[in-house]
Amino acid sequence: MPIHQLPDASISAVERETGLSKDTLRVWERRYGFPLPRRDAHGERLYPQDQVHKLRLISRLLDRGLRPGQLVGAPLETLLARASDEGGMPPQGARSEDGERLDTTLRLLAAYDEAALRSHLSLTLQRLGLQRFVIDFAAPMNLKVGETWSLGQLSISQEHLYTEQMQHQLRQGIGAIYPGVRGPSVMLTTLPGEEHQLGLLMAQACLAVEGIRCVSLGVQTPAWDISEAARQKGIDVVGLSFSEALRQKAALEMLTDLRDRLPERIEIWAGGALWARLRRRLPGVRFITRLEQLPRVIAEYRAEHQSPIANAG
Amino acid sequence: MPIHQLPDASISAVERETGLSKDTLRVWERRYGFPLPRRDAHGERLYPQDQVHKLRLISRLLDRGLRPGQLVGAPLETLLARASDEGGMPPQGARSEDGERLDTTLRLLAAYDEAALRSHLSLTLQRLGLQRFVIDFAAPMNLKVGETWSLGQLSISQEHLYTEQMQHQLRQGIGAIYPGVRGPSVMLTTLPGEEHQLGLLMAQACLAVEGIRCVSLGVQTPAWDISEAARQKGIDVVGLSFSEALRQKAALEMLTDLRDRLPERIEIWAGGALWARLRRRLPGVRFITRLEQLPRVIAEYRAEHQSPIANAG
DNA sequence: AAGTCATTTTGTCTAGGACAAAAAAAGGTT
DNA sequence: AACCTTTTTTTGTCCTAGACAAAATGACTT
Repeated sequence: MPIHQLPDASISAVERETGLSKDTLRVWERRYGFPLPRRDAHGERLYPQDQVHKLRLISRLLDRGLRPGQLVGAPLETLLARASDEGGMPPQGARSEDGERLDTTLRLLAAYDEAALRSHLSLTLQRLGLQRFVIDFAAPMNLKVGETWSLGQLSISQEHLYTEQMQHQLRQGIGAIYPGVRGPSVMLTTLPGEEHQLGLLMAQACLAVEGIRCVSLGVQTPAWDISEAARQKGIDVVGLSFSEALRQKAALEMLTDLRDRLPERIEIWAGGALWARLRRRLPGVRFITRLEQLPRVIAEYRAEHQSPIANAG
Repeated sequence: MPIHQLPDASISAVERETGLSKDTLRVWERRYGFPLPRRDAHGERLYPQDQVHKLRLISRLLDRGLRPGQLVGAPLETLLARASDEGGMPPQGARSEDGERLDTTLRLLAAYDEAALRSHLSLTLQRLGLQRFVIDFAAPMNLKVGETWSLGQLSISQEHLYTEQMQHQLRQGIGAIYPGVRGPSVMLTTLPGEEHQLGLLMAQACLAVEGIRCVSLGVQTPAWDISEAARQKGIDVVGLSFSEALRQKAALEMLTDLRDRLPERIEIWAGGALWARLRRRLPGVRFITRLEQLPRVIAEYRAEHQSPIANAG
């Protein structure tokens, strides 16, 4: 696997790529002696790619609850050991049908075999149906691709290829469903900083199979705009998707902020694996850590809000 | 319209809500005397909501190309005047059928009428066919939406809604075409910094109707990854889409860089309105300023490269 | 019109110091 | 051993004020 010959990155580039703020990067350098970037002609930091890579690794470990003190100073081997510690969930011994599908996808991806990949995804979708395609295939597949990528065994372009193809299939699947008229009326988007479209599409698919045709605003809509749009459109539920790209703390702040802006009658459903380890609860926000839970949540909502037919906007 | 009783915001909250960086907020305060937040017990900035509101307004005006020097110091009335200033471009006199379609779309968008919008786009696609849908409808529509947005007459969420719906239609249209096997084999993506997906999809659609099923990598693929992928996959042409979001100079630099990395036999097609005013030529790069030119370019390529059937990967 | 050069404007970077919020450790009670 | 309270350590964010390059503007020339 060839090594990228990317140029050294500025501090703002590193902030973008790792999610660690400029202040944090500078204070780590002062306290722990890492990262220790070289400087350009004007004394500004330039981070070599290997340091950026290590920072990305550290950032991932932080999300798992480890603390900087033991990570930032440590040599790379220690980090990798920790990474595989909890991370490497051993592959199931029994080669289930599901597992094989994942492996096939990964193999086609590694070979850049776009035509076969498209066909494989399309056939899988037809065989499983949209709901099972999303829950049993797309969700674990995303995890696997992310994992493989972070191990450096998949290039950026391969990851892009995957996202693109999966997106295509999901949209095909969603588009094929005849619009339902059942409530609640849901508006779907992500908050600023969250760029991942796949999570959004997967949620949209799961809603679609429940007869809910939701309004999707795509990614990165500011809280103010979400609240304005939700009011004007007479929305019942604002659905937000979170990947692990966002830090939990930042995400919680934005959520609280949005909650304050929206009238009480509008619910917020916050989805994504990011919330799996969350203890604190937020009044008026429902956390959905797995897509499987969505049907139950919808059923509960419908039970609480008697009217069987929702306003169609 | 109820007024939010939100508490005064910290500097990081303001950064999130306005998109203006902490550094910018501090330096404006130093230079222009605005914003001038109160301080809490520890000397940290607390921005009252009216200042945040004004900042949001300023931020929007900046996106239209106005400059901070005249905005940040100015009183609220001046800002509001500027906001409505350019606002009213007189509507075209002649009402063509095409023009009406654009207006209808805009009207549905303004009303957040998602269901009607979806239906309108779908019907237009069926009526025009994919190629004319892209060239005669989607392209001018994009321009119009961008224009209307920059006049402040469309919110971010409405613009997102448009992008999302249009994307959906285009993908439906592309997916409905049976895969062709004619050359050249094209890989499609954008360079880092270019986030716009619609241009990419429009190009993909135009290629699809010529019997070319291309490999799309989605947006923001680094030059190194593009070149690696193109080689491994045995691609004939790398297609790149550029909106006006990127600076021409930066774009040219990245293009030159990519040209150097790719073997000569692989062509680069650079598409987008960004190149309309370009004088300089780049050897080995073909600039396509309008999608209408694409069929001709393809025909030329096929004529030059005799073999009528391309390698299908 | 279009290119070149000087000038102003504007955003981002730098340096350490400071401090609160969060987490961990220590101590005390049932 | 389990649980609450207090102290200590860790850690991220905020502060000031100076510096400077990239971008935009204006002046001048071809």
